[in-house]
Amino acid sequence: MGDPALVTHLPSAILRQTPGNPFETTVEQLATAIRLGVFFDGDQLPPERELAERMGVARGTLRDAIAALRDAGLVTTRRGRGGGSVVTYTAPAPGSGGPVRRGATLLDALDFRRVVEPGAAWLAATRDLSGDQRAWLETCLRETTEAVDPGAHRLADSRLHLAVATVSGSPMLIEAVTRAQAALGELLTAIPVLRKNIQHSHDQHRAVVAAILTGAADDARTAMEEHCDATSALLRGLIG
Amino acid sequence: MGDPALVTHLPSAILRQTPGNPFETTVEQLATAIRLGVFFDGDQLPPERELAERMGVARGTLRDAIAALRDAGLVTTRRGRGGGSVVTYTAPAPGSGGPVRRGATLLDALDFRRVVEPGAAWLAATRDLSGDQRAWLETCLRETTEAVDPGAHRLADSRLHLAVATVSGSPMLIEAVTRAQAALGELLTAIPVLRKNIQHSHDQHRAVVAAILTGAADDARTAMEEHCDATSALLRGLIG
DNA sequence: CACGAAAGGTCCGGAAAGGGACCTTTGCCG
DNA sequence: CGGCAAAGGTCCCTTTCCGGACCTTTCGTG
Repeated sequence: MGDPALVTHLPSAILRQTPGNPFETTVEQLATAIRLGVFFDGDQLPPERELAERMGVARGTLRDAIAALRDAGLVTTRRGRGGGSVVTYTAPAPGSGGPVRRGATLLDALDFRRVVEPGAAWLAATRDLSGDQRAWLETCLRETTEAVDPGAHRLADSRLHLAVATVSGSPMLIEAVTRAQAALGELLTAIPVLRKNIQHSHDQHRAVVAAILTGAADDARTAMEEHCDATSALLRGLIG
Repeated sequence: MGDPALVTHLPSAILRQTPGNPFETTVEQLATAIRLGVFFDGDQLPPERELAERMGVARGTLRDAIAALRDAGLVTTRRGRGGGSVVTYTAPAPGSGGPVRRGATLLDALDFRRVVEPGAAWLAATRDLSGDQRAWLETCLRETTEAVDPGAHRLADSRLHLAVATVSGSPMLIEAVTRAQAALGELLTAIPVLRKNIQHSHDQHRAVVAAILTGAADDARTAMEEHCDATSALLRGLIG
């Protein structure tokens, strides 16, 4: 890509930037989780102590991060027993927000997604899924069809994709899919939602889930590839 | 997987641990780069100031990391003009070291690798590669066939895989492949090297590179999948 | 031979993060 | 109504990290 002159040696390609400081990383991660629908609106975050431990960060740092989310209006916090931070976020209507920046990064994310999401679908289909997992996939699928307003639809869509990755059972793949979605997050909120697109998207989702549930790994992958290609074409149009 | 009871909801699956402190991350990254053959034996690391900037870390932290590598015998450092840290590492003979731990993590890495490496090969084949890149791939391929001692062979193998990922042009994929290789690193040094296995591996490498160079994306992916499956079968035997 | 440049080596002060103890609020339940 | 437990809120101390300035070694070159 447009990177520093099409590298032909490894070191410059491999040595990656150590991720930003814990505070920013934590804010980013929580905000992403919320914007991706991992936490529903009205849902409650885990207690600070527990969340801090799970994220491998000191409670003070986590608290600062939550404070930032509060300032951004993503959560509200109540104290006392049964208290905590509840998510107050409804996805914005698509089309708002200016044109999109950081072209190279986004193209990268599209390529990456087109590899890992079909891979996750394939792997999920090879697994022997539990009843809970099968039901979960179907629930997520149904919710994408039931969501009416565009913002809610996008959240349900994200959740479905993450659910597929989750039932693949590979933590590394889960993380990869999460990162791809997070990198595209901006763009996805900007995607124009046309009746026809959504219908098409639904059909592809159904095909993916059906293939996973019947263990048709190659079909699952192919279906997900088509799905990624379809949205990719839409999104590339927005970049320019 | 043996994970905490087959998750059927997102939060516990998504919220990932913030990676360790900068120091440990830096040590790990450099050590991995060396063990994966990103830096050759006798090769010189970039100057501290430059390396620190590229890795997004303060020079003090980088220096501590290099000191750790020095203690581990991976590099030696000379001062003065033209000085710096040179890599002093020859890959250990396979079969040394005890049996392998952390089964779940390794199985995860195998699954992940089987997704991202073929994906990288596929993407690389869709690119319009420069002459340099084509030559680079062929060089890496040739070096895997020329390496005689097993350790050197493994380094050349890693380099070839990373080179494929690099010419895919997707930074996120490069990182993913690097992580997969790093997670498997331990195992790969333990792989028993049989004449027949190596020959088979060479054939597959050749097929992958040939497909990439001719732009046969699906062939490249299939060939890489077969390659991953073959090594995966070998490695699973070591885990038990 | 002297100078200068390119490296590593050292030091310091401020900011961030970690870790833990303790306080305060709130709701539930006996 | 009183106590208990589960949450968030505050504080303090230590360690690590950052960032920059400066020193020392070494080599090339005029």
